[in-house]
Amino acid sequence: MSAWTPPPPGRHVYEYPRPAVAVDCVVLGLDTDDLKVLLIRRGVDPWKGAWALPGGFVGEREGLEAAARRELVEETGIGEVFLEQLYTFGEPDRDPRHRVISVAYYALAKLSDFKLTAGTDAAGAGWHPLSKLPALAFDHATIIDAAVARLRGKVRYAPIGFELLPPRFTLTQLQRLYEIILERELDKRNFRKKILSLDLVIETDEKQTGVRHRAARLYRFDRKKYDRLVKHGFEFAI
Amino acid sequence: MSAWTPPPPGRHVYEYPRPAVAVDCVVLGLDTDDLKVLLIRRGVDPWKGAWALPGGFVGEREGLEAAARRELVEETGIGEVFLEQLYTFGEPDRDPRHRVISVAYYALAKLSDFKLTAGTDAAGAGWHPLSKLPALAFDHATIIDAAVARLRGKVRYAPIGFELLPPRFTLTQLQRLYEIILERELDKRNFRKKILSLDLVIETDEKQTGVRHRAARLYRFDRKKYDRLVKHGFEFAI
DNA sequence: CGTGTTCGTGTCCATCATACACTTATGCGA
DNA sequence: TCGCATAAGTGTATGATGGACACGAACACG
Repeated sequence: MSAWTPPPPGRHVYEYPRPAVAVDCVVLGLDTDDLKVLLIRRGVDPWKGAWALPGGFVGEREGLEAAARRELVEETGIGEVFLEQLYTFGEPDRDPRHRVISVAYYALAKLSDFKLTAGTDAAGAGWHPLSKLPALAFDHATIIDAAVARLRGKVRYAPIGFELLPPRFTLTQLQRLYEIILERELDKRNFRKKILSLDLVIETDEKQTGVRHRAARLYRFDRKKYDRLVKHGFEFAI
Repeated sequence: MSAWTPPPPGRHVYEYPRPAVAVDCVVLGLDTDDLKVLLIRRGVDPWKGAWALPGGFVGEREGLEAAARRELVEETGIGEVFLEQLYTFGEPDRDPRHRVISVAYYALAKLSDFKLTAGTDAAGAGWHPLSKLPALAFDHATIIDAAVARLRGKVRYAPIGFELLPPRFTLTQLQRLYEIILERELDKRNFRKKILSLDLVIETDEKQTGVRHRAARLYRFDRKKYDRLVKHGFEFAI
């Protein structure tokens, strides 16, 4: 720890053993009526061929969140998403070969922006409904559970749900989103009353097109107002 | 972990560079009318002589929480406390000499159980009020801020506050605790109504002694009931 | 122009949150 | 022992919020 000298080229030598440090990303996306998670097929051992979370090792001089974003782009093409640290998993035996500590992140992505068809895309990335996940590598099932639990908890007092919707959305879409995340039905009139009273969505003068019923009005999220309120310690609950 | 001996220098060679992984603990305790945090004086460089959070490097085959508990006992004598993972700090430059990723934990301890007098105890551990912290090593001030924010958020929907009180407490002590954590005054009657309606505290038939005013009834936290409710997905709010 | 489908809207009631003040119990000292 | 100082313990009234509930309006399509 104290007297550090540069290692010989291509080798890194330490006085004490060090675990490897990785990041893993749970990317959640909203489909018509369920939440999906983005998985990739592992191309290398261990767990070669199994489905796993996108992720990888942290670079020598790279921040943790930076590493998570880099891996997301490299493995799935997804950039510019809401990303937040979730939990760090470090049980000694979570990787069968050597000690790996994984800092997990969770991300919320608009499915529409990233239409991967399962199995066809880059190295086999695909969206999988949470209700029927395939067998997963390592402890990745646990990590997904933790991410969903966090989302469910957080969505009730912070408007992060908007990250899962397109920039313009109908109130019915927003309600559906909450119903899917919270796993219960909500009353339409009460929901609209509540959401509009929070004053965080702005009515646009656009409407849905191409639907064979009365077109719904489109709204957008007022992020500036939200940021201002948060800065002043304001609290919500949905 | 117990019979661990340092390997000969230079034994640990890796193909890729690896950051060191540490744990740091923010131990919060309740004093008469403020929250305090437990700090130790660093005996080694970097930041030798500065105040810092108790913590240290994770053992080769040691879980993260296990490492946090071990360091707490070693550096402060505190065992058997509420301990929960907080956040992982990994900016490349948070340690001036080499890359260290730190998994932060926060703990809640009853001050009465651990009466350290500042500066006298093992290697100089001491309780410091949050309102006037000394200069701290590394990014430890940031870590403390995160822990306090987490406590403030969590105390509103989970009864973790009880961890800061002795096994038998008066409702006024409990109210004071909430006032200190939430930084606002609460109405006595409303607070009691609320707490008693949650049905998580049990009236004992003991009373305060040695006070020069009407003795208050002592209560205890019903942990069994709480655990049962949590298991069934019950929710609180205080 | 009729039919199918979703949009958009208001009221009533129960529950909960908040504001607010006096009597009771105890220890201590005069 | 009596009074004083101090904190304990208790109820009600009012406003705010949450939840149940049903129907006419708009639009596409055949």
